[in-house]
Amino acid sequence: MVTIYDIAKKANVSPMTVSRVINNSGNIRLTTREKVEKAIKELGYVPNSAARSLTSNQTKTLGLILTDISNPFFSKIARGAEDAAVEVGYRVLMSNTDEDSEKEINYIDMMLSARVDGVLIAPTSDKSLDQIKRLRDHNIPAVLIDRTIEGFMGDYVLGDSYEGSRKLVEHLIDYGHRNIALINGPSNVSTARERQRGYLETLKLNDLPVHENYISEIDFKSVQAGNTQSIVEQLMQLNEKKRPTAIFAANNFIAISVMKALKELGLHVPEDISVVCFDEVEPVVYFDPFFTVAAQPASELGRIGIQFLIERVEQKNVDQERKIILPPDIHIRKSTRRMK
Amino acid sequence: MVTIYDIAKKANVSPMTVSRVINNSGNIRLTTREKVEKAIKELGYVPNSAARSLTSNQTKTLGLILTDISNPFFSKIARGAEDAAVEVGYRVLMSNTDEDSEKEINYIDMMLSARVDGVLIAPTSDKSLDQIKRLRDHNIPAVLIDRTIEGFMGDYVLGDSYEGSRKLVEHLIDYGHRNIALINGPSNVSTARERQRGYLETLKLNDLPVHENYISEIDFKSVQAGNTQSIVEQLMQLNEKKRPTAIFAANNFIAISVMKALKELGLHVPEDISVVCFDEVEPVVYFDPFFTVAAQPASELGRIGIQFLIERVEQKNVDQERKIILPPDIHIRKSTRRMK
DNA sequence: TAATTTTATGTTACCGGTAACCGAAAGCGC
DNA sequence: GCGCTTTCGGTTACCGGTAACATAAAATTA
Repeated sequence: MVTIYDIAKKANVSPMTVSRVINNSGNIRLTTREKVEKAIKELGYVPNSAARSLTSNQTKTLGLILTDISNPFFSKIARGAEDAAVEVGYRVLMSNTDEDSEKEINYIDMMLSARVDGVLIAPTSDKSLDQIKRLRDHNIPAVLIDRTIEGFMGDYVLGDSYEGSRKLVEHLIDYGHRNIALINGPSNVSTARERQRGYLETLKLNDLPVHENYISEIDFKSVQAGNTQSIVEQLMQLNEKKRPTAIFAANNFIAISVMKALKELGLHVPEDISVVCFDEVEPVVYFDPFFTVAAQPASELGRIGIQFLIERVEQKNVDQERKIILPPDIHIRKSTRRMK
Repeated sequence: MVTIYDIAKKANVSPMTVSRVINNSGNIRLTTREKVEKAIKELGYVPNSAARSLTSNQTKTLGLILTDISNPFFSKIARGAEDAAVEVGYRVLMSNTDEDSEKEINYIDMMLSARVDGVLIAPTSDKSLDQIKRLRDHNIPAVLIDRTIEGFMGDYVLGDSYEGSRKLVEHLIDYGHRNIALINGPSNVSTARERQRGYLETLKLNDLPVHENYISEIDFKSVQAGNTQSIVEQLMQLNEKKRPTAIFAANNFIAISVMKALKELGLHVPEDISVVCFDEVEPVVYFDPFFTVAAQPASELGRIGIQFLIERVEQKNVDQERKIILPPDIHIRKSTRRMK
């Protein structure tokens, strides 16, 4: 591998001069610079980041810890994040926790040994706080994305789960629905809690009773989750007065498994029952917008998250904690219908 | 930041002993090992990969160069790749070229300076060969994924575009279609060429004429591509005898923009026209399988690609070039119908 | 018990850069 | 022509590990 020493020898200067040319630091005579640049080109030299980071104490690398990039919501976050990072000269290491705190721990280890300059993370649960503290102990700033965790002090970038939830339920009520079930994600994830809060408060504000068995909890991610089937069946078996006329699915994946379950029961959406959810259902939305959703600006979340992170890394605006909460866009489409 | 020197001091041994404990190399007395491990735990030491890679000449990091992880096909590849890499102790740096060779060059530079041990790449076009050569010059193995490029010598992992294409067209012909249009990706991408070859040969084998204006080329990625509209309009303006009764879209994104274009023309699928495409249209397929597609095992492609790459990195099986071509699954669904 | 081998640990140098310091050459004022 | 300031470039040491070699202590053998 070509090093600055090879360049130095070829250009007949000291390695330090080569370093100076590369980093545009210090005073270098034009003729010397040209000699060195010629040698660099001829030998195809590329600086060794590892060596550089050893003295500079920064790697120009950021860690991205998400639950699953094959989930369109997260892949958009990842894309926005990567774009923002590259624009200002950072690399991105990616990882997928699958909502599993064991995996999360391992990835944090990986990020630590890679000496990333910062981490953008969608924590698996409140227990993640310990892991983030571990980063802190090593002076690695972390910015939370999509989810908060109790006790975390620092920046975060979120979609407004509460507000989106309120508007979705408001819309259903507006359409004449009174029996609205919520199929939520796990309550140890903040977005699930917020969506439930929005759901409950909106019902209350509209003087609608809350039925205990209207609320259930499943995994946020498994599209083919078997338990959705039984949850939906139970809801549909309630007597006519109590049977929900609308289901609020806490995210797009849950919505899809709900659709599947309803289909198996021979029910049609929206004729027999309305369905709303969080997050866009891509890419069908482009030619056949079907779901009434609260669409979150995922790519924007990723972009802002990285911007915040880099500001922390580079010690700008260290004075305050910033909490950006981006409102979702409510798109009323064909999965909801007005009650007669 | 805690180093082995801090550990050494605390445990009252030499740094080398600490290194040996960490790497399980050499002979260490049990009591010494325990002393050192205690110190490591107490100080929360994590090895510095950069320093390590400086002597070992490997970073345990792989580069993943794809066109766009927010495209479900590539995000699945990325997921499969990341999983396979982590399983054997490698990290993954990700990047998105957007089919842009400029960006590709920059990312190759990034990978070079990061001294990744290997690169898994979906090249933007045949011109990418120069970039891959640049990696070679630095002794960094590259494995191609999804696409081949002319003149490349090495491993690659592909979906069988030719075979998938043949089967899709075969299916359309079987359903009685005679006028089949192809809306292809750019011909400087191998998958587009292969899909066109499959299309042409299948027509020929069935003694169907090829109309020049049945074949058009657009971008592989922009869902909202304006030019799809005009292409579809032109096809639909052909006189009744020549007007295509089926469109073969070269990938899922093109299919979606075709659907949109057809919709704007007031045409229904499959009543007025049939549509087939490459790649699954996720995640709707789980509750409402609509498109007749040639589904590629994306995650599997990523996984195998990384396996091949790591074997190259670790110098196993260096003797031969391996070319894995995974067959797509043809799913006949509702976007195609039998001609009367 | 002395010689020899094995085990356990330390010392030194190096990986590829860069910060900090230093000195020669060139420019400048008088 | 002499002293002073800039400009330009070199030397040295260090970042945090590890390979290679060296050596002390313990175990084995003669």
